[in-house]
Amino acid sequence: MSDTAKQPQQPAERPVPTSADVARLAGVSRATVSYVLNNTSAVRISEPTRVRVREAAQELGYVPHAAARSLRAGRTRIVLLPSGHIPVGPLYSRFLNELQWALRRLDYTVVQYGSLGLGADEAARAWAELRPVAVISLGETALTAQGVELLKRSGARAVVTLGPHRVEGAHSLPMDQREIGRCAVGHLLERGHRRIGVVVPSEPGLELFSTPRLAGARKAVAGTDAVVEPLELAYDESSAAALARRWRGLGLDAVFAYNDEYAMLLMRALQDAGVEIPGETAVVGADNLLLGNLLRPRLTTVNIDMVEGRHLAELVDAAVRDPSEVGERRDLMGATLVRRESS
Amino acid sequence: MSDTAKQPQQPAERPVPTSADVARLAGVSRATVSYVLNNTSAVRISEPTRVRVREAAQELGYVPHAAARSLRAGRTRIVLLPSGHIPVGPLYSRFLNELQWALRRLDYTVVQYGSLGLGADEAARAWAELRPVAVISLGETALTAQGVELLKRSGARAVVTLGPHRVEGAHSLPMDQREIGRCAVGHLLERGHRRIGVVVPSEPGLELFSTPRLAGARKAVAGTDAVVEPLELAYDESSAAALARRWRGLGLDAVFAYNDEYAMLLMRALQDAGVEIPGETAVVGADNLLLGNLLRPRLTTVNIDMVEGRHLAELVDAAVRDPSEVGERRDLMGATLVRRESS
DNA sequence: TTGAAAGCGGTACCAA
DNA sequence: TTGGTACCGCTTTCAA
Repeated sequence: MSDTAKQPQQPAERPVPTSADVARLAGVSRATVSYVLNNTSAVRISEPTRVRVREAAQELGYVPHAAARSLRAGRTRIVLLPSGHIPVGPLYSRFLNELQWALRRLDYTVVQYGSLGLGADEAARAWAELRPVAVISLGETALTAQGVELLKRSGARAVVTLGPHRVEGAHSLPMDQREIGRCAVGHLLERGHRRIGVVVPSEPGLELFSTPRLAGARKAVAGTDAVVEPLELAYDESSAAALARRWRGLGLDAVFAYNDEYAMLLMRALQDAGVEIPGETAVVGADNLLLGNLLRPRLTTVNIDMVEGRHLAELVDAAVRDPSEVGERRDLMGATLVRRESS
Repeated sequence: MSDTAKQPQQPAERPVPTSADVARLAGVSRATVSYVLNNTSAVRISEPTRVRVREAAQELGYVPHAAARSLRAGRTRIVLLPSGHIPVGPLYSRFLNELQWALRRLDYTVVQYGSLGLGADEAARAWAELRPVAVISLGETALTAQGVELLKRSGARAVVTLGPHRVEGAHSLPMDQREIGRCAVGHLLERGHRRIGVVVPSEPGLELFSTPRLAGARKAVAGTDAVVEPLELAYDESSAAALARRWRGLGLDAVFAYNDEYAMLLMRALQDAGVEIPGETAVVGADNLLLGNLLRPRLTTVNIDMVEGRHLAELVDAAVRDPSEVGERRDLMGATLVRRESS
């Protein structure tokens, strides 16, 4: 632990063992090593040899070099998930974990690649260098038509985007955030509300979700006599207090607050400003967080049914096996209202 | 868009362009292509040639093959971040994003590798196949001494673990969750409380955090006449209600509730059971979530000061450049109490 | 200023 | 049943 001992920590910078080292130690050829360690069925290797090879590999701590392998094979089994940007909620991370788990079971190497601070085409290029066999863009990083083209030219057999944007050339799976806005506002309409605020977070990065949710809200009121009013709100108490202060002037009788967290924030501010909920203003959130249930009144919310990660994994696998065979799919997301006390 | 057109989507499965293709198109050798695209300073290439090469690369949509490059170079610039398991909070994801951003600025390729469902040594092996130059284990996946050894033998020049466990051979950075428990319970002691409950979530995976937080709480009361009582609690309302029901029988006058979410859950259940807060029982959370401020009484909490991702990135970079030069570092995490109304 | 060629670590064909 | 060897894409001497 101390400083004086100065042990030779890297004994002569021992080189990383290769299959040639294993072969040498086992007294066989590199080919044989490969056969044994990959259980190549087209070739029969005697049991004693197998044992010798495996022991040698064990002894050396041999681990095959993924880069060399995929270089030779001409393709990788990498599925790349661009990540970053958005602080994801529990729903999303459960979905992600499921997806990764399922992909690994299908023998893919799942690699999340953080692309924070890269432009769309820069990012696509960086991804392409890894020669992923598939890319699943969860909408966090924009993907352009050129980006998709580049990835495909680099060997990606499936480029899948989730979310509202359709990207030319990619296989876009609908994951329609609009449905959430439609569901929330539809409920408010049913309950007789006519002047409906829709919270749009001012935090950057959330437009990806907030814009379609607002659009869905607009769609819900289309053809009725109700109106939708966008309300910018930052995720802090002073912003909420400011909004609450001018609330009565807005003349709204209901609000869809983007999600449960913003809803909780706004509801508290409204209550502190003397606005009665749901009597004077009804409030609806989204995400069905447990915490929303702790407020009084309990928060009405939209529950989001995310598709199972396994489904998406199978879909990607199918696309990789035969890129032409992928048809249109149903929406990956469902939305159902959970009525509680705030509406 | 329709089905009848059946365009030749993959015109004869066009092969991925290589530097040889670029060389051919530009009418130069592969060596020249490499020189130009890497701006090799040791070699002077005429401007006209440079232009021809770049145009050719552009036209073909050439992207270098990372695997081939690192195979030749004998080392990668991959920093591997094992990920998965734990649903991370906003604090943690901000830290992660910062870390990734900083590492990329130092020209590393950051790869998050999901290892859900893999054992410690399986996972280490899978990581080693990628030949990462550094591994930063955030404590999510256990790392054994053998695992570290394997990674180092595979060329990893830095294996860093964050968290309470010291792993033989790895460079363990203290990120002492105990400090949080000590801070919370220390505050409660100061306020005169003597029988202090400490919530331990029953959700699997959280032991990594809950165990040291409990240990810190225990350390805080050591040598005083106060006692600490572990309380198992699941993150749902029925579990909280059950705990609240038997609350008075426990005879506790304060509780450190693991984090703000559990604290909010428990506090609401206690209030519903008629327990007055903070009069009868004081409540302290941790994480300093905005939402805790919305409750009445406002939740007292422990604010966690996470080290900046940039710091860790620089530390890793230093370790990669010279693995022997890395000394001990101060704790990566600080904890300060934010007193509000619930204590 | 440019090109020829070796070699990184595997895999798989063909021969023995 | 095993070994020899070509080759995947790229970088980097060494020669021209």
